[in-house]
Amino acid sequence: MPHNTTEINQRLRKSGYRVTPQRQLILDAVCQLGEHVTPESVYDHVHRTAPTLSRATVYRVLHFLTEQRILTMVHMADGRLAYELAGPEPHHHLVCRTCDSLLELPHSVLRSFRRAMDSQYDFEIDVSHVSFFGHCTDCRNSAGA
Amino acid sequence: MPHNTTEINQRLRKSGYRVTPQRQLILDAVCQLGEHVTPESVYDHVHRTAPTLSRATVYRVLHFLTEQRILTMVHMADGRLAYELAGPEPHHHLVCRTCDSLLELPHSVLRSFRRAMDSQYDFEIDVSHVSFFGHCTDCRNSAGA
DNA sequence: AGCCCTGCTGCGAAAATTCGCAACAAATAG
DNA sequence: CTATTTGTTGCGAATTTTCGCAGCAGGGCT
Repeated sequence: MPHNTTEINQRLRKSGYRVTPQRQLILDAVCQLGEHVTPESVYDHVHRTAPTLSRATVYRVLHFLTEQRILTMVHMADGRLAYELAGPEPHHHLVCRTCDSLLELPHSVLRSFRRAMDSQYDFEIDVSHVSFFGHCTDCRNSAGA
Repeated sequence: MPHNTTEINQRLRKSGYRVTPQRQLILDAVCQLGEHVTPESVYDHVHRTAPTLSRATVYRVLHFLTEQRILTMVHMADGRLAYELAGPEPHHHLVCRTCDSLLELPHSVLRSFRRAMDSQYDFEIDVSHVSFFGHCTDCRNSAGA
């Protein structure tokens, strides 16, 4: 599951950036921690092996890796941000405002919608990740009761 | 432009909540400040006439009014949250990740997409507001250069 | 009127996030 | 090989956002 990060490293270097131990550690942490990892969880994870690595660096590197399209931002229901590895085939989320659950959505469901936005508004929707907020089956049912 | 808030007040009272001076002031501030108002701008605005009103209350009231579907959360490109009045006819945003500009989208463009999500995933996407992130015409063009 | 009950707020502390700056380290030029 | 440049980090402070708790206040009840 932990993708080979050497490919990513090369990509970064080719763009003129450096692959520092800190960035390596943080990227590894995100790979290991999985689906939607918070800055705090990354910090906790990384801090064990690198106690001097600061929180500020965690935030900066997460932001940086997102700009480089290696990670994607995930909006949680409470407005906080999480991150995850940007796979080659992007996927999207349905976020339940009531129970905070995440439902994964294949990229295909967005394809036609993206095309429409592109032609009608000349706006290219970010392929990497989109979050929709709403209410899942369970919460709709229990709300009705 | 500042919608008559008495209707909103009645709605709140009917649900068993109170319309306090603080809530009134904050709601008025959002109405006046317009499109995508930040907690800080609300605080600044309100603080002039009510110096004792605390920041915590601003955050709590904005959150509260969002739960009551009187306001909607707007995700900005940097991940921060803003708020705006939830009109009867919702609209959505295309947020440019490069220049932070907001483009408004009529609700109609989402209708069929919502229906599809509903039938395929039994997930009801929040009608009030959706943000899409991506890149606008101008930034696409200048990036190509 | 007086008494509960509960909702709301203010306060101050905590937690989360960002910022500025000085020091460091890697890449590059001379 | 040294000097310069530029990217990156750590630190601590500032800013933003949340939290817990004690106290106030409005609405319902008698």
